Amino acid sequence: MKSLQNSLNPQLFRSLHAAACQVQCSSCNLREICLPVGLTREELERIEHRLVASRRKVARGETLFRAGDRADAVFAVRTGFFKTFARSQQGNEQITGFQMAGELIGLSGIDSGLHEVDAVALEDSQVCVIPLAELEALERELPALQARLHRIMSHEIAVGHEAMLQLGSMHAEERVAAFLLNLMHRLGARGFSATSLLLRMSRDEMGTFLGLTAETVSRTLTGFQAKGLLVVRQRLIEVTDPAGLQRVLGGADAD
Amino acid sequence: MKSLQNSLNPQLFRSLHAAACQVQCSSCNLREICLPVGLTREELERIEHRLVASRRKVARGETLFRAGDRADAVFAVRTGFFKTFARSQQGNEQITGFQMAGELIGLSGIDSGLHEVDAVALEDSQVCVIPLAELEALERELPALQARLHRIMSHEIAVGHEAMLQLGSMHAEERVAAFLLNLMHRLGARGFSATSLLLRMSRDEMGTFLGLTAETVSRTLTGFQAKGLLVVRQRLIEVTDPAGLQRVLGGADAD
DNA sequence: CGTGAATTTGAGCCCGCTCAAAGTTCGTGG
DNA sequence: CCACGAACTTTGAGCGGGCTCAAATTCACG
Repeated sequence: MKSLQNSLNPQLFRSLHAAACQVQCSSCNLREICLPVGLTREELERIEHRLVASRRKVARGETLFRAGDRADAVFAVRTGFFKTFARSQQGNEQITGFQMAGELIGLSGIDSGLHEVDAVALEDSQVCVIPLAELEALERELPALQARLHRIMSHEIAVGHEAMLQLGSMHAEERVAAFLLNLMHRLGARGFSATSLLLRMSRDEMGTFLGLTAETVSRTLTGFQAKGLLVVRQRLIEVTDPAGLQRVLGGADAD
Repeated sequence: MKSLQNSLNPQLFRSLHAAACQVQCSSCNLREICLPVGLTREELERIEHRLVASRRKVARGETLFRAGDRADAVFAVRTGFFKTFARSQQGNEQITGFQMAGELIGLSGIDSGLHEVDAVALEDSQVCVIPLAELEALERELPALQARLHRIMSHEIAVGHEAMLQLGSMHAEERVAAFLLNLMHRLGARGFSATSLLLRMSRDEMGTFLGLTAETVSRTLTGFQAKGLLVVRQRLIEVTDPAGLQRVLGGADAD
């Protein structure tokens, strides 16, 4: 599948794939989380097949787009898990976010028309392709969609501020705790267990996001385990004391 | 003026003030930088007095809005300089950005309807008040305005990513250099000298933005001066070797 | 000109990084 | 099915950049 996708003319592949995939927001189980939140069923059906041009599969480790690519569409994660990252001049990577089902990827590229980050799948994934031209046209027809997109972009800005708060003013333990709590919250909102985290990213990727090294992340997790806050088994983390994790953020340095 | 503004009924104050101020984007000298970029003169005149409800003066040190305040408007800086900052649970402040003429403040509050940050003027300033309800209505009438707002919000997201890159993967010297270069770029785009920076923020505020202490910022600036990259005289910084500053980012550790 | 805040400078320390090695998991091919 | 190897994770030891604490100095403002 991967080789097929890469070898085919992208245009051709997209139409083939779209036909096979039954692109319909109204019957998608993510419609309570994803872009169409707030739209009535009538509104949704009215724009059916127009909001989402097609779907695309992205295998684990594969790149959805690269910094510098033309940004004429954004992507909604349908299944799977992504990371986006920027690169500094000397080649340092900074992961700017992890995206899970229902979240949009590529919004930062709208300004310049070119993507500002790389987006890579951390597990086999599927995304909905949302062409920007079509999206803007539909926004004008549906104020609810317009409001929704504004909120999504505003939220993305606020998420960035939160990341700055973590990176700029928190210690390693606080950063890791905030990160885990954030994941728990987002997974919980999607109906998954909020205490059993199957991490999709490596320690190194966690570290690259949090401004720490993989070793520090590992040590911090081990430390949390020693405190009885959670149990680590590789990439599976069972949070046994969510309130305790929250207390790490509160500034408590107790046991 | 400050006491007048605070004591009066806000509604009354706003209308009095609006009348006095000649609120007109079409004759504003920031129209090439600010929200209306890309609008034709006809479009601009058509929405005159609707995009900007009023203006508001904010004295140095005064708060434009606080985190938790209702966010029913965003603000365009007309004159002056602002900082926005978030607070962590234990009260740490993290400055999330500095805003100068033509830049919008308050976009992160659109999602929740409540402002996520505090906005404080660092010098006597004036802002244009842009009610969100009116803005969204106008967007539907003017695709150019819609596109412009999308680009502004997208840009804000990208700026956040850049800040994450600085905070997460740069050393003190690189952060300060990147910060100065960013200021130079923005001032240059506004027709100011791009090499003579009159900093509006304290060393502590710079540090709070960059995830450093005021002492480290001071030492770093002194170090740059010793290398001949710039001359520091309090808050006035004359950049004598912009390329050298750029080289600090490039990873060169030479003189 | 006096007062208080901001900045600079110094000295010492600590958290997280670097380097290194052992242990674990997982994919791959024999 | 098992053996091997590569990648990831954990753990340890030592170092260093930036923080903390403190004092001197300069500047802004009344």
